[in-house]
Amino acid sequence: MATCYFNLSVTIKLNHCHVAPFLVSFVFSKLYLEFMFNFLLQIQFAVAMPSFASLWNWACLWEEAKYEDGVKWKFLEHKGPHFPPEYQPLPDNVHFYYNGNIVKLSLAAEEVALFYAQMLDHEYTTKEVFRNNFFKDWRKEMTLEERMLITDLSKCDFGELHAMHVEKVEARKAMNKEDKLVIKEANQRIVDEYGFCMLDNHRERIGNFKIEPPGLFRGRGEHPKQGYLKKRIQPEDVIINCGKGSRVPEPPAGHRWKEVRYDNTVTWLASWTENVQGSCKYIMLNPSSKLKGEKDWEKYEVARRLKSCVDRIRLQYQQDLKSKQMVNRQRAVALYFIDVLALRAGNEKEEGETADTVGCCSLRVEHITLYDRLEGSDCVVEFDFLGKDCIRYYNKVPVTKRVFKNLKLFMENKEPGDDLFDRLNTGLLNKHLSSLMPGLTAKVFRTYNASITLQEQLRKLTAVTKLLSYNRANRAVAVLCNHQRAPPKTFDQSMANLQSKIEVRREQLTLAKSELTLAKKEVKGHCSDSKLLALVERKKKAVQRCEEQIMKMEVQATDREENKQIALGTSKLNYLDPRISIAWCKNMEVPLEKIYNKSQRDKFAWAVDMTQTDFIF
DNA sequence: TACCTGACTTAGGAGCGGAGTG
DNA sequence: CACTCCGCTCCTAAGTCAGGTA
Repeated sequence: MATCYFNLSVTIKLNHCHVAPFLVSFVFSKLYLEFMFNFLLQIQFAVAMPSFASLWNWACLWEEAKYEDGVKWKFLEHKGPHFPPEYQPLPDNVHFYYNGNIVKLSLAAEEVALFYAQMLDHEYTTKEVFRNNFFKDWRKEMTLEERMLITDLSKCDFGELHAMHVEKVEARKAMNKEDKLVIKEANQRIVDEYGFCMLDNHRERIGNFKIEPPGLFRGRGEHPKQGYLKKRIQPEDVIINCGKGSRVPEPPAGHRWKEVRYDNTVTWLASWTENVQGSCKYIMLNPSSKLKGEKDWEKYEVARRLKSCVDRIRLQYQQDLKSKQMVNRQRAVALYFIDVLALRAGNEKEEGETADTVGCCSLRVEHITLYDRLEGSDCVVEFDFLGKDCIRYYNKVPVTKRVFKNLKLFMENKEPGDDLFDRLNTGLLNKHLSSLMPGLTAKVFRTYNASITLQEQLRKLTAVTKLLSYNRANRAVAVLCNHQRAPPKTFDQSMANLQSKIEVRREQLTLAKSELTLAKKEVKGHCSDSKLLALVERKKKAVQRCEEQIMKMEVQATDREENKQIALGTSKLNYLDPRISIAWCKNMEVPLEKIYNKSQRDKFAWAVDMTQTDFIF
């Protein structure tokens, strides 16, 4: 996808040190204008929520008996998953055409045709791979006669199906309030019935209680399987997991479950195997649940333990850069990247099954370029590869001489497509890490570096610009972790709108200024006329108002531009120990609602409960 | 040891609704 | 009142990692 290619050209200076925040200071010096603060104060954050009442007394829950090894719960009862509605056949006046002729499709073929028709506005349907995959799978759903007739996708006319879909979407948008309310209430009833479970005496929200509806597979990037049919899941495909002695959920009328099991060493309530990739899908609890909360807390505790031995580990891998064993040297360089650049581990992937993306251990020679000297720095490594979700990682990083020499060595006599770390894989790396500290894996470094960066930045930044400081720190972490987003579809348009608004205001300002000058002149003529004096005041105000509005809009434009391709949410939700933010809020007397929305507060309820102002990550 | 798979976390995008604005 | 914009929720793909198996 074209949208996957961004250029976040961040150059960082590493010198001889390891810590990621170098990146951060760069970002800070570059990104912001001081006056943005005023603006941010004005827009604030969304809605202030009513005072937060935690669902849990976490301090108390923490005292609840811990179960023996591997046991996740003692009691689990739920209603099973909610299934999507059955397919509704096309009305008689909507036709599919092949080669110009109306063809009445069988129900199965018609349903799949509609999946495609609904996506006609999407870029996917212009892609060769998508079209071919779709056509292949669609033909499998056809009857023999249909398959004999329909042999060429380009002769298919889905126009009427597409138009029907567009009409439906429009109609839904145009619905009146009452009808919308009816639908909303019906949805709420489904949530009430299926959206909760009982787990060890607590009523918990389920995260995804709905079975994924059928459709065409939408992989990310150049996915070789894009367009394949994602089949409708039947109760007969679903495994139910619940507690012995609980009420077993009823399958839909006329159906049975694939299996009912009672496994309390796992956290899922139901699972099925998805047909495109053959992987398992699960129904699990909401992040606000005790089970997930405890796990989250554990994750950050492991990262905090890393803090206490990270110096030792860094020393160790610096030593290993000189190792006689090639595998140890490769491990050391990989670890250096993971630590300093917050790269992901990079498991091997089956070729041809997924888009071609890499992480640290799976980097290939073609993904880095070495420069003895570049832009005033020695030993620069240029990274350019597609990471998770086909998000481009582009970075030019000065590294130590020793790392640089090793990289040269690793690249000797290799083709661009060869593995950079040919002796290394994530298993080996993680095995080594866990020997250095129990529970340590590659991804802990991301959590650790993200959280410590937030904490340091918050400490460094002045208290005067509270909220702005927080956002800056958050943004620094997002840059570190390479959390990007596609610029909103309407980005250029809305940017242009904003610019033209600014232009209009500028003209108004010019006008207002000249009117003011005129008014002032008149006053000079008849100095004591109170009406004229009032006019001058009015004109002054008008000028001032214009200037303020221009300033505000310019800040808005800058802010929007800076955030164009940076996503803050991912790090906030997954990498930043919430206790850092909560303690900061308390110390700075910033209401928590300014930082976390409702579901974030729910997710971090455990941290809200336990965090004192003196918390240090 | 390599390989496979299950379980769980991390990820960006779509779509919706409500607030702000003219 | 219509329209735009933006944050939130939902959705599900795509990672990580460990444990079992050949």
